[in-house]
Formats: sequence, C-alpha cells, structure tokens
Amino acid sequence: MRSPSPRAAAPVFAALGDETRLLLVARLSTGGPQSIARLTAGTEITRQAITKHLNVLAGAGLLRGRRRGREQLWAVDPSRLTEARRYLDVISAQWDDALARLQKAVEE
Amino acid sequence: MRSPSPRAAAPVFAALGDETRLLLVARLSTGGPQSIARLTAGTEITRQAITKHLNVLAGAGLLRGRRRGREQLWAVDPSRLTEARRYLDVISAQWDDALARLQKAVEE
DNA sequence: CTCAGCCGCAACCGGTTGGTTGCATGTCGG
DNA sequence: CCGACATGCAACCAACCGGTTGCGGCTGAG
Repeated sequence: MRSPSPRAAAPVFAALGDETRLLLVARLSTGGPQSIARLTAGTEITRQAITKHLNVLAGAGLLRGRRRGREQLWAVDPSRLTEARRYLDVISAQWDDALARLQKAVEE
Repeated sequence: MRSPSPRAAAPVFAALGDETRLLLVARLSTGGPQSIARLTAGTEITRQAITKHLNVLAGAGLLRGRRRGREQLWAVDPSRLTEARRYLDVISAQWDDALARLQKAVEE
C-alpha cells in the first residue's frame, strides 16, 4: 500500500470538515445503513440538504448508497476512512521524527 | 480524556481539507519551524494566500506561530492532530461494532 | 542611516457551498 | 386504483472561501 498523498487525502478531510456530515458519518457508523428520511429525522435542516451532504460524502468515497424499494439506504465505506487515518499517522510520525532530531541536535 | 465530539472535530477536518494547507502541515512536520517567506517559496501562490492558510490552521489549533526578529516562525501543534486521529479511530471502531452485530444478526 | 527583506492590513473578486422552495417521479399498502 | 410516503431534479440565494493587488510598517545588515 502506497503512502497517501495530500492530493488524495484533502478531499476526504474536506468532506469530513462539516459538522452535519461528520454527524451523518457517525450515525451511519453506529446505526448501520439508513434511509434519507430517517437520517433527516432529528436534524433541523431539509431532506434535500441531507441528500446533498450524502452525495458529497459519496463523492469523497466515504459512503455508498443503494436503492431498496422506494427508499435509498446509505452505508459507510470504511476504506477511505482508514486511508485518512493513515495519513494522520504519517504526519504524526514525521513530526515525532523531527522532534527527535531537534532533541538530538540540542544535546550535541 | 473525553471522547471527541463532532462539533469539536469538524473544524479540524475542515482545516485539513485543503490541499495547500495539508501540504503546509506536511512541510512543517518534516522540516520543523519555518518562516512564511520560506513556506511560500516553492508554491505557485502568493505569500498572503499562504498567510491566510496558516491563520486558518492556527484557528483550528493545528499550528502555532511565534515571532523571531523580522520573521515569524510557524510550527505544528500535535495535540489537535492526535485528537482528529482519535476521532477517526472512534468512528472506525463503531463501524466495526456495527459490522459485527450485523454479522451476528445474519447468522442467527 | 538607509535600504532590502519579511510581514500585516484592507479591499476586492469570482467560484463554491450550504441551504431553501417547488415540482415531478416512483413505489408500497389497503 | 389511489393516496401516502420516499426520493430526485432544478433553480435560486446569501454567505463563505481561496486568491489577488496595493500599501504601509518593522527589522536587520552593511
């Protein structure tokens, strides 16, 4: 597996960088696949707004939706989420390295 | 340590959700503290644009800047980064749980 | 002292975004 | 068959965002 590039990771973070969308991901993670109507219930905004958010998340590869009867069920696709997590890991590791080098330079 | 809330995590992801900013964080992670002029060198955009991005990242708590002489040095503040990482961990864990429950329900 | 670097502030601009309303379409239940 | 329910599509809007230009203010080196 290659190291994730900023160009690939940024859209994922951008998709997660909205409170409503982050909430949607959380609800879908805990509650399993749910319809748009159900996801709309409990929020203060319109169904169409929710639909837009879902499409944004799908565009970033974080969600996948499939139609069942008259409703559409959305579910989390964890692969991109893992990718984003790995990116933060890389950043942290680099930072740790830089800190270690700095420490060593100070000691010498 | 409390579990991170969407309301707190979203701004961090939003700050990371831009390719230029993600690149800045990466460069500061690997290269240590750097001045604005140095961070601008190598990019295609203006110093003022870089400044804005740095301020956005600082607003999300990801960066800290201090003045030294006539230049300002920016460095990574890893605490928020870790927090964001933890949030993705929680999401992933919840997803794993949901998957396990689903699997169990199917088997029964 | 003077001048070149490095920076901050403010105004401005086009494009994106989050959200709405209105309407049309498809589907399940009785 | 018919009505209620779940969704899709399109237009519209205010606000935000990424980026630029122009200018003025410190700071350090010679």
